[in-house]
Amino acid sequence: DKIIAEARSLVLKNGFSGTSIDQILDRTGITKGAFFYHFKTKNILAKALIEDFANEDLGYMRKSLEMVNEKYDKPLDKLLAFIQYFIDMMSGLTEAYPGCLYISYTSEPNQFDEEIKEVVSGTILIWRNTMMKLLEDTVEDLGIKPGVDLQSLADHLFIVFEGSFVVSQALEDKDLIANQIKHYKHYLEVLFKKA
Amino acid sequence: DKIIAEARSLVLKNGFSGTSIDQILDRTGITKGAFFYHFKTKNILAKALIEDFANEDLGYMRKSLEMVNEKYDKPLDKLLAFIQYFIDMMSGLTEAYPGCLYISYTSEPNQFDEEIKEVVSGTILIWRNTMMKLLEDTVEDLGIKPGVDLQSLADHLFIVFEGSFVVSQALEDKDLIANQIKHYKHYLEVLFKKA
Amino acid sequence: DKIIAEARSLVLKNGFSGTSIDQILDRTGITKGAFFYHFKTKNILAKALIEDFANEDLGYMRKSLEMVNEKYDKPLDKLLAFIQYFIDMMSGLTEAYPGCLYISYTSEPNQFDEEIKEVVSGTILIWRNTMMKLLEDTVEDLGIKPGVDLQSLADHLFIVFEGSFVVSQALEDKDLIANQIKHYKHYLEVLFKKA
Amino acid sequence: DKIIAEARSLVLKNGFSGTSIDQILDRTGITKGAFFYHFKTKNILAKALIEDFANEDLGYMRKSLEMVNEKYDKPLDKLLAFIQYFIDMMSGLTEAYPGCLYISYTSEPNQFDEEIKEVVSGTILIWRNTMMKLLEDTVEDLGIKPGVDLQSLADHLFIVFEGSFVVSQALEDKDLIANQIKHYKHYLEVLFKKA
DNA sequence: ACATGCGGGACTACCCGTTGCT
DNA sequence: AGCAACGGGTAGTCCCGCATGT
Repeated sequence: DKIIAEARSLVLKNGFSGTSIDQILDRTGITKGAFFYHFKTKNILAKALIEDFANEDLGYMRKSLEMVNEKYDKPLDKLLAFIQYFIDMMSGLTEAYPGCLYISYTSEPNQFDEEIKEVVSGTILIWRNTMMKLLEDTVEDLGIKPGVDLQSLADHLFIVFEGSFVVSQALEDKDLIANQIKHYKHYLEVLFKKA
Repeated sequence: DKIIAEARSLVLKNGFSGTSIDQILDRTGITKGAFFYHFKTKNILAKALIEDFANEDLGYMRKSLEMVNEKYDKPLDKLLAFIQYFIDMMSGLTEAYPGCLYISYTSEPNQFDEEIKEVVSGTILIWRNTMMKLLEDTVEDLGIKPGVDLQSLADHLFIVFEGSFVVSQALEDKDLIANQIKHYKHYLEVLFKKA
Repeated sequence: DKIIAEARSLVLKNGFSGTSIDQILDRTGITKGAFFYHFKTKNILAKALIEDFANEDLGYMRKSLEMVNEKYDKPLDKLLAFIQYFIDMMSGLTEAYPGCLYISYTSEPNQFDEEIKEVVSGTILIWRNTMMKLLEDTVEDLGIKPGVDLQSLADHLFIVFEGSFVVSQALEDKDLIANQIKHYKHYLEVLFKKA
Repeated sequence: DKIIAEARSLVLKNGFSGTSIDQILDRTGITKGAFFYHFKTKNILAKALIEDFANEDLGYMRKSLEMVNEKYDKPLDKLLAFIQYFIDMMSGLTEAYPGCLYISYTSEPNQFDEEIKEVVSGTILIWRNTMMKLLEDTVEDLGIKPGVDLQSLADHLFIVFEGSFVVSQALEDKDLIANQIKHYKHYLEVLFKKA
C-alpha cells in the first residue's frame, strides 16, 4: 500500500503526532475521502503501519534464520552467522538508515492504545525467543556456561539495534550500526570461545 | 523551572509534537502570557528542555567520574567502576525509567533545528570522549590491545543506554536497563582480562 | 419504505441537517449504493419524507371527516366531532408524541427548496380550507355570526396542534396535546352556543 | 455580544446543526481563534444563545407585567391587557417574525444536553406560572369558575405563540401571529364574561 | 432492483502556536 | 504577566459519484 509506505517515511522523520494526514495526502496524491475510506482513524493507520513494519522486520529475521539453518550445522556457527547477516545488511547501507518505527512509537507512548503497543512488545519478544533458542542450542552443544544471564544476553541484540538506530540518527553516522552489532558478535565470540 | 520539569514529563509521554503548550499550561497552572514571556516560541522551549536534560545527564557522568578518580587508581578499575555507577543507579529505580529526551528528539528530527540537534550530538560526543579517555588509559596501562575498534567500543555504552531505554519502555520492564549495562561491563572485563 | 420510516424518526430527533445519510444506513442496514439508487440526493429524500408525512397527516384528517359525515347531520356536531377525533387520538398516546416534520422543516427553512416548502404550506392550507368549510356550514346553519374572523379561527386548530407539539416535546408531557385541543373545542362551543 | 446576535439569526434560518461556525465567522468578521476563545464548543454557544433568547423573551413578559400592574387594578383587566401587549407587539411587525429558538431547539432535541433543554422548559414554566397567577387572581376576584382546567389554560398562551410562529414561518404570513393571539384573548373574554 | 469497492473534495468542529494590548 | 484575538492547521465527516457485479 502506497499510503503505508509514505506514511512510514513521514512518521520516521516527523514522529507520529508530527505527521499530519494532509502531509500523507500530499505525498501520495490521494484525497481525504480515499484516505479515510481505507483507515477510519489516524490510529488505525498507526496500527497498520506498525504491523507492516514488524512484518518486514521479522521477515529479515526469518530470512537470516533460514539462511543459517541451510548453511551451518554447529549451533555456535549458526548464532554468529545469524548476527553477521545483520552486520552485512547494515554495512551495505548507501544512505542513512531510515529509522525504526519501534522507537517512534515508544517515544510517544501516550498516543497509542494497548493493541498497538502489544505489536511492538510482541515483536521484541519474538526476537528474544529466537535469540534464546540460538543461545541455548549453543550452550547445550558446547557444554559450557557463559556465566551470564541468557535472557538478557538474548535481548542484548535488539537493544544494540535500537541504541544504534538512535545514535546513528543523532550523529548522522550510517556506519555506526554495523560497527555496534560487531561488538555484540565479538562479545558472543569471547563468551563462547573461553572454553 | 517548573515549566521545564512538567514539559519534560509531558514530552517523554506524548512526544514533542504531541505535547501542546496548553497541556503544559494546565499542568503548571500558568497562563499563556506568562509562558510566552519565558519562551518566545515552542522551539525555544525545546532547546531549553534538551539543554536542561543534557545538563542533568552530563551531571551524572561527571559525578561518576569524580567518584572513580577519588576512589580508584588503576585505569581498569576506574573504567569498570564508572560503568558500575550507572548499573547501581539503574538498579535503584523504584518505578519505570521516565524516558530519554534524546530519543524523543531523534525520533522526530524534522521538528528541530540544527542548534538543538547539536545539543544532542554534542552530548553524545562528550560521552564518547569520556569513555575514550578511560579506555585509552586502560589500554596504555595494561599494555594490551583489545583487538577491537576503541571508538565504537566507547560509543557502545551510550548505545546500550539508549537501546535499553527504548526496550524498557516497550516491555515496561524497569530492571532491563541495569541488566543490559552489566553486559557492557562484562564485555569490557573479558576484553581486558584476556591478558 | 423502510428508509423513509427510519429517516423520519431520525430527523424528528436530530433535525434534517443533524441527520446524516450514514446514520440512516446504519439504522436500515442498507448500503450507500442502494440509498442513492432510491434517492439521488439528500434533498430528494427530504421531499419524499415530507410528502409521506403530509400524506399520513391528511389521511387522519380525511378519516375524521368521513367519520363525522357518516355519523352526524348538523354542521356544529360535525365540527365538534371532527375536533374530538383528534382529542381522542392524542389522548390515546402511550408514549411521547414522536414529533412533527412540519416543525422540523420550518425550523431550518434555508435547507429546503420552494417545492418542499410548498408541500408544508399546501398541507396547512388544506387544513384551513377543511376547517373553513366546517365553520361556514355551521355559521350558515345556525344563522349566527361568532364575531370573529373565520379564517384565523380555522387556522387556530393547526396552530394549537403545532404549538402543542413544540411544548409537549419541550416539557416531555404527552398529555398536554389533547388538553390543548380541548380548549380549542371549548372555544368553538362557547362561540357557537352564545346564540 | 455580536456573535450571539448573528448566530441567533443564522440558527433561526438554518437550524442549529445546519449552522456552521464558519458561517458565523463570515457574518461577524471575527476569526476562528477568537470564536473558540469565547465559546469552547459549539454546544456552549448553544447554551449562551438560548439563555440570551430566554432572557429577552422573559424581558418582554416582565415589561408587559409591569405595565399592566401600573395601569390596571382589576385582575381581569390586567389579564386581558397582558395579552393585548403581545397582540400589539406582533401587530407592529414590519417584516416576518424572525423565528423562535425554542422551536429550533425542540426540533432537534438530540443535539442538546439536559442543561440546555432545562433552559427551554424552565422558561415555559415561568410563562405558565405567570399566567396562572393572572388567571387565579381573576377567578378569585370575579368569583366565577370558567369550567376549564386553569393550568392548561395558562399554557395555552405559550402554545398559541409557538404554533403561530411555526405556521407564520410556513405560510410566510406575518399578520397571522397577532390574529391568533387575539383568539386566545377572545377565548378568555368569553370565558370570564359569561358571568 | 440492489450491493460493493473505491474514491472525491468541500466542509465541520475544534486546536495550534503566536501576537498585541493592557 | 494576563486577556483577547489571530488565522492556519487538525483529525474526521459529509454528500455524492462511478464502475462493477448479481
